[in-house]
Amino acid sequence: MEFTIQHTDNETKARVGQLKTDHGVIETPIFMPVGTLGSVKGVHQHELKEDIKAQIILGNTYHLYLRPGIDILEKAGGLHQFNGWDRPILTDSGGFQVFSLAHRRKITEEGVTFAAHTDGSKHLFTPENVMDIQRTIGADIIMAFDECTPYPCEYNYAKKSMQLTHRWLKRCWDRFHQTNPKYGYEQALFPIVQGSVYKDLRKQSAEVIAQYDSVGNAIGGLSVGEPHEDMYEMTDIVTDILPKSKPRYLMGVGTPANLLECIALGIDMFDCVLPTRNARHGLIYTSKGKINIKNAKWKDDFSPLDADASNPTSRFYSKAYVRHLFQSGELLGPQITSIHNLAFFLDLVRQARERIQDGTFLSWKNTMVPILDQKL
RNA sequence: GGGGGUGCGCCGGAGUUGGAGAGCCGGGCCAGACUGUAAAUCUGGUGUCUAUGACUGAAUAGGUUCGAGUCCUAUCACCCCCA
Repeated sequence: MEFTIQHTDNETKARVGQLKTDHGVIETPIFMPVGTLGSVKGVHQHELKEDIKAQIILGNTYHLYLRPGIDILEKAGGLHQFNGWDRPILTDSGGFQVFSLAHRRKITEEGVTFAAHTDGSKHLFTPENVMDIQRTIGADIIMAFDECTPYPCEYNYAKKSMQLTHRWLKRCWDRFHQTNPKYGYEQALFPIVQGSVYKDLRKQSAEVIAQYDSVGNAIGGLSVGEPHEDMYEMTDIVTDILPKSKPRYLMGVGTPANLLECIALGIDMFDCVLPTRNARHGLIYTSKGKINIKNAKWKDDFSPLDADASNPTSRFYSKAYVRHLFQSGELLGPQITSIHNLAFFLDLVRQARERIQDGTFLSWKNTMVPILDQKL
């Protein structure tokens, strides 16, 4: 797997690059739709390709391990075969679930014991078996098993947790290199920077992660409720330390404005549930701002969801119609808005790539951010 | 024509043995939230007003009572039975 930087912005830390995988090329900066259970909720694979133009999607180790189970995924020949997505896939390790399902888990040096949310059964995740599981799922990019600290987080806990994540990373790395891909294509392991909102911890963690000979690196533990300024500050510190020649993946981010700000800070890859979850809840992002399509004000607005969108779905259906679908509980409503939001996010990063290449990124970003944040 | 029953919120339901209703549950409606997805979810609001407080309100009009959504009379509407 190879990452090449094609263009670097003069005014910001933004770059345009390409990550070549055995399932195709990923043009960065990129947004990766989240498909936790092997499905981007409400969206067909062909829609992801043709309408949304997704280049890579996510899966989740914790969820896929519980359902359908790794035995099924192995029989299927890996997740690509199972869900019919033949472009790159990235799996999260379950580190986030360790944090979000905190009331059911126990963290030890060895790993994490937890009760499955599905049936209460007890399981143990270790750095080693999480590598094995991700070998079996077969994503192109797999993530180190980390602990994602909550916000707020005491300094001492953040430090201990970060150190544990570092020790786990070493074990992940060793296991990963002692094992081979199962399905004949290359996999890459991305380490994860932690350290909560503490500058010295983020710096330390980034320095540890930078020492690994990985294809790419990730920044975790952000977008967990901290102020945007903290998120930007931590990202800024970390991207100064992580190797410039490797893609940086900011996990779990974010809003359209977050994406542009973090691209400016040198981030190349993003994933977030926001476009799909908010789509199901009636919030759509447009080139003119956010819209709650359920609001009564749209009931007789027959203009398209977003006339400026590059995808036909957003231009075809009217606000009034989609509001009606939501009012009526019709499944087509969330399907349309999910396509729309994902396509909007992919459009946004594509425009960012173009702006970086033609040298107008910073001014464009500064114009766009307030527009993207406003509510229509 | 005679007899019986039921009437309060936008709708449905519950409840009120004469004792503090702007007031229970559900729906609808109106908003808000959502950031490596236990989320097609969750939260709030939904009589009026000059609004941290007031006012009006149990089909309508009277009456009994210290006190009426509850009891009485008349009227109206709807439902059931008889002719």
